Amino acid sequence: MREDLRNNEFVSQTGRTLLMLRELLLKGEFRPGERLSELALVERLKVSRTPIRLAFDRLAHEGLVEPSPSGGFVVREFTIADIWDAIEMRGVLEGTAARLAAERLTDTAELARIKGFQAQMDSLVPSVGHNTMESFAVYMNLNEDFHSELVSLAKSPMLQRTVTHLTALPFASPSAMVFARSRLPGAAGMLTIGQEQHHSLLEALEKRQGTRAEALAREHVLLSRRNLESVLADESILQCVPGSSLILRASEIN
Amino acid sequence: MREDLRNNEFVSQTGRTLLMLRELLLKGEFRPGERLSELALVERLKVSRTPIRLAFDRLAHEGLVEPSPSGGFVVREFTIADIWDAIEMRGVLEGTAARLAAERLTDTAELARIKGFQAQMDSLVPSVGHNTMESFAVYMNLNEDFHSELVSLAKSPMLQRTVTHLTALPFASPSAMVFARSRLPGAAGMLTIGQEQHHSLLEALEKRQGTRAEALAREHVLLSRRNLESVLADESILQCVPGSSLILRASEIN
DNA sequence: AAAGAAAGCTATGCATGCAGGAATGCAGGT
DNA sequence: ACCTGCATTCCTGCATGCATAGCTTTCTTT
Repeated sequence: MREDLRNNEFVSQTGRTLLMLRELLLKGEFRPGERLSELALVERLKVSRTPIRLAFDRLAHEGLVEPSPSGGFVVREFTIADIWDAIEMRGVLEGTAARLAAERLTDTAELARIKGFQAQMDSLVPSVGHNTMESFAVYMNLNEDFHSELVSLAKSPMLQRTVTHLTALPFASPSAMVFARSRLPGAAGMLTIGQEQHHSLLEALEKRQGTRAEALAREHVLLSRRNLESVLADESILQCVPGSSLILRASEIN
Repeated sequence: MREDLRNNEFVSQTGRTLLMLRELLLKGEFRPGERLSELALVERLKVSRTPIRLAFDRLAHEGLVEPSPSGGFVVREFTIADIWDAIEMRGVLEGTAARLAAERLTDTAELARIKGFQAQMDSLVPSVGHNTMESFAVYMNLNEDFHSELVSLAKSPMLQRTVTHLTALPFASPSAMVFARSRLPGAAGMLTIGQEQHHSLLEALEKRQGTRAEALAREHVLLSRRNLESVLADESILQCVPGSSLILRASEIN
């Protein structure tokens, strides 16, 4: 559950507008650098300018759009380097989360939830190759839950805030690359490796091995890096990562 | 220079409102948990409700206020634990910044700026005990510049974003505790230690010793922790840290 | 023909009107 | 005397009007 949904933001005009705009941006309805016209969105989204303005402001904080010097907002443009950067940051933050979670664990019963997510993923991995779509979506959600719970276990509100802020960028999310990679051969193997790392991480947490947990979490994000490398090698697959239309591909640099 | 001033936000109504509201909040004009009335601020700040609403939204992202379930915004309340947490996070992030800065340094000439800040601080430290106020303010600004430049040297936009986001909380800033501590005995010694650590850090950067640089930066924030401990021991001094009125003191916990 | 200037237009930023809802206060009942 | 229910009042969220600033287009001048 995203932080944005903390209140009943899905009923308010502003909340719905925010969700709709995010979806449009990630679907690639707008070109990077394009100026977002409020009036055009008024008739498209059937809401007044005020909630649109509010939603723009929040999207700017999320980093999907940025204020234009001449007023208004333009669609943000990302580079491959930005994605690498975001993944590296996620490694640092999740590593810290893992270390803190291990250090601050008072009762191993606190690991029940995260172990539950892991168990469900374990039972899902064998079949994930067959009925691709449905079970894969379930797997990705569980993966998100697993990583989210890891951060919660760190018991650090600031870290929580920071991670939420970082993963607001679509391709910085833990399973952003997993999906795209699933279209490539060897995906099943990657999943197996990921599960193995999850298990090691859980063991480290249970034994309160903070340093090992941090190292394992850092190593775990390298899977995302390898996935990114694979995805970059086949540009047709890049279209599968959310918000891909906002990414300035290397071939387009001048 | 704060990220918030990226545009001409200090001329626009919203920008001025944001600055004024932040100042009021940090000065302790509102009680934690208090509901912020838009109408009351309209006559107080002489601006319409629209920019006030916008400013509220940004303050909510900064973390100084939070949306109320029943609508509107309330002043956020912080605990001592939150400050410890923020300082610990800053340690992790600045440590990462130091490591990346060392690893990604291509030319030692890039260190000119940060060395300049350090040189100015060095020349200031001896006199900082005498003409307390003026030179101390200058010192704090230089300290902020030093830490900001360190983050820039990491060449990681995401890290930059993350640190900016974290240090939006007033007491999470590098020199938040330095000022309060300056009222206590032994302040000069702390400054000397800090400068020594800065020098070691610069040496590590110059020699591209990433791991050492990370360790030094992490050790450096422990100065903030020690300052916080000292400040907490003398509650009358706590009033000197910015935003202190938003901090739920331990004695007030039921 | 090209460049610059002026005029018109469009979109943003801000102010304010309006309606729905929450909080408060008062009154009545137990 | 306290609790509860109702009414009133205030406030928020949203829509929209208005003025200013920027952009475009066209006309004029060199």
